[in-house]
Amino acid sequence: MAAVSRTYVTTPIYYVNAEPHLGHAYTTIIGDAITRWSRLMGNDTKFLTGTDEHGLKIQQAAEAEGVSPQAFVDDIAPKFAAAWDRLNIANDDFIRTTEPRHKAAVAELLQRCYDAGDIELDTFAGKYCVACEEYYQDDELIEIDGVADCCPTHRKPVEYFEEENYFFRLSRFQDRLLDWYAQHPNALTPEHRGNEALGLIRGGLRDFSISRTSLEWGIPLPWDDQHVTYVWFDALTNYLAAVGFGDPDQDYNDWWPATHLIGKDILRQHCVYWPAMLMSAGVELPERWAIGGWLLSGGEKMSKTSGNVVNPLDLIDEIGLDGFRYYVLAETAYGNDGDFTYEGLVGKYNSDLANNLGNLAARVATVVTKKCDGLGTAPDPESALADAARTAFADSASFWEDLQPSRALDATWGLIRATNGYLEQNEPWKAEPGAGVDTVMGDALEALRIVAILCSPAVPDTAQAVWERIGMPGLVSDQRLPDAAAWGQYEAGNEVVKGDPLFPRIKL
RNA sequence: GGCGGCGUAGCUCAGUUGGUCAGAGCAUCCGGCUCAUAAUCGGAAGGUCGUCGGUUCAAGUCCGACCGCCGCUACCA
Repeated sequence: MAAVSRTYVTTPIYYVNAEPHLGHAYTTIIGDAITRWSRLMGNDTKFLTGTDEHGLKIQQAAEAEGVSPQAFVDDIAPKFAAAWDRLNIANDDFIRTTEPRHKAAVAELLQRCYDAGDIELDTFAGKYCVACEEYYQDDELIEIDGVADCCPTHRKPVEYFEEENYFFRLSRFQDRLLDWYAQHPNALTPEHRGNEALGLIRGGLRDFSISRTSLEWGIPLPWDDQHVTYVWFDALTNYLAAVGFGDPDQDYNDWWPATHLIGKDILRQHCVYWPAMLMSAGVELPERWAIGGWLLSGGEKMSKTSGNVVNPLDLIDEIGLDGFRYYVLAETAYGNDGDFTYEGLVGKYNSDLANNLGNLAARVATVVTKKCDGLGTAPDPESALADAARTAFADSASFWEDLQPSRALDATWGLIRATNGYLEQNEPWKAEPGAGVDTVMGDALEALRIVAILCSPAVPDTAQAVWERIGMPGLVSDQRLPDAAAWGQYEAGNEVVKGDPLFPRIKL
């Protein structure tokens, strides 16, 4: 094992039948912040996101617009990439399921499972809603205006389909999955979500079909080109494809296994289907699954019909990129549902960013300007703040490691609060310039230096701005923890500038 | 129906294996300060930890019942 550890983090790939929305942004920002922290800790880190581009809905949407499916997805996929760009997402790769590398990986995984005897031909019959791309049980269907067997979602009659499908024999994996999870008790986080996954497995597993003959827009099975692979063998495999699975010239184990960030809605597929597929194929299982909740809007799930859809890019215009990122990361305990409200966004922004971080930077710069000739001064190695800094780093690190950004940031903000209190105690603005003031301000500058590092995964632009205003050279993102968080590194003589408020207060 | 989760100060939530566990942040009130973005600092107030029982010397913390929310229930990010 190398001294440096490798971290490979993935988001779900997003289905391109809609443009990026807040839910996509939520998961992606969390992944970004987690991987930024990992890089700060000196790990080799790869962060992957991408788009899911196959399936009947895409095929139909393309037909409706009179374009080829490829042209359709080529139009939408870049919108996701562009959105992540705007959100300052530092993904190392962006995978599309229509790429050759992905198709190769899917073929490889399918073939392995087929060779293992876990994929078999069978007949599937049922009532099928084309819009949902899904079969329904009789008791799930509803009657509308006297018309029986209507899809409960789309409120249109379903069709009776019967087709030959290949099935993945998921039912064979129940014990193996339970054993594996028993041996890897920390693989599923947070715990209560993990329990749901285990409950699903204990409840019994049914084989699921993995192919369609009726579908054209997808990846053909390597041993039977009459069939196109369907949904999960296609989508999930992206995580392997992006690290070279299926490419003889690459070793996917250079990065594999992954930490998967997922939403609670796709827990079954990721925590039950996916590990079983990997077991069958002889691929190591993921290292970890982090299961997030929904980011609701005004207490309800976002939907077009509710009119409560929030466009993340609009919010950036109003409250700034880092204001938005901070809110998403700090307001909600990961794993639980969060509730997005404009009032909450502004409240968090004003209290944490404007009043605490922004104002601290401003008051420090002003006092340094007035009392220290605008040049930074050295901290006291034995400063009372040193302890707060140690605690802030240790707690932040622990919470980032636990994939709890909201708590990590609260721990970081503890140092900001401590610094404000420290200034209040010492009142350097009342004292004559001299050694006493210099030391107090050196302590505050040192605290700001550490805060800039610790908050950089969440608010990278702001962190860099603070870094520069206190006269630190280079990029804050090039700092490496834990060394960079050790107290006493701020050097006297740096030019300190005040600048405009980092976060102007916003009136509700 | 089945499985799972939740219910702790006005709000968002912390509270490992039961014994300073009744907490933090925000909001509110009072006071201080004026370097700072009417920011900041200190203090106060605020909860019978959903309800009712039980186990125990001791229970938000374990057990049972109940009430109220919510998720999943099979192949839709």
